[in-house]
Amino acid sequence: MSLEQDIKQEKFESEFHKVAVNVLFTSSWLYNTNAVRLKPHGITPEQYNVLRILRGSHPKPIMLAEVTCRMIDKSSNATRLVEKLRQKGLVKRETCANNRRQVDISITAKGLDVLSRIDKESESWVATLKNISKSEAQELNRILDKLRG
Amino acid sequence: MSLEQDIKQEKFESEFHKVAVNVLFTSSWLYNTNAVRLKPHGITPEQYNVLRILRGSHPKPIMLAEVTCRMIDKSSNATRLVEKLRQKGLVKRETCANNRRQVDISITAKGLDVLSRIDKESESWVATLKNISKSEAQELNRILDKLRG
DNA sequence: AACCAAAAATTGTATCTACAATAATTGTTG
DNA sequence: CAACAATTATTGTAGATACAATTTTTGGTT
Repeated sequence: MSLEQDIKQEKFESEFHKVAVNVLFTSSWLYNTNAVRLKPHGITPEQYNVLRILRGSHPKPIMLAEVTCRMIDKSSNATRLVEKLRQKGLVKRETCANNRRQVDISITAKGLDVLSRIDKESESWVATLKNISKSEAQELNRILDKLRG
Repeated sequence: MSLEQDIKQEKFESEFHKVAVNVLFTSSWLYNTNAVRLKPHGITPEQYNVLRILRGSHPKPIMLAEVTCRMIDKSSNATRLVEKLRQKGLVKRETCANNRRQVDISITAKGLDVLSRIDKESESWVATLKNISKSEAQELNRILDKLRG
């Protein structure tokens, strides 16, 4: 559906104003569908993001600051996110031996298990994005990268 | 900068997975720049969104439910957002005479004034989106609309 | 009229966020 | 080596969000 219908706005000041609203609106939609599919697994999109980052470097742990800088939303508080995941047994935290300021985070077997169960459902979630063709997806990625400059 | 660099991820499972992350990441970036420029005016992006909606229909008031369905982020609590704006004197709330379940919201002169001051700065904010051409902006809008199906 | 269902908004509450302040450890430099 | 600066993480706290439960009012049905 067109953005104009979705938020009932007839016209935008310019194509660029519309880009801003369109990116924000599409993101909100995407975030919500993601939150809904993750909910039965007991994690939020932000927590999922952290788990994905940790799986990416597994079995090598990552320090907290590095987790933050790889996150989609940098403004999330990694300390508290990681603590939530630790309470659920999905990650492990250890103060780094070499540099005791740092905290090394790694994903646990249980964490990997949760992710692999989510993986099985991921294709059907990604399928909801296949209203566009692969080449349109490439073009979208190219333009978004360029947009951020 | 490329998304891969921004979040330090070398590769994505597919172009569609990348679309999901790219839209979320770009939106987070956009939201934050918007929050920063609005802050000196004492309002948040969500509050700004509500004010824009009310200016769009001014001088005709809109009921609360209608505000919600025009918002970019539908999950915001319109009652509380409007109450914040009312406390600042930027909007007016009146229970509708015909149907006392409804609450009619309208923007005040002060609210219009705040928006007009923001308008003056808006071009320079929108200018940060002009790394892409107008035709790329159109293409981006087209693909995002199609993506949501 | 009495009752029930629907519409519209508000409220309760646990959780989360923003962001500044603090703490702990390490590195540097006079 | 003492003092200070920088790095890394945690905490405090006011405000915001998610979402379910509740309230108020209206419309419809018997």
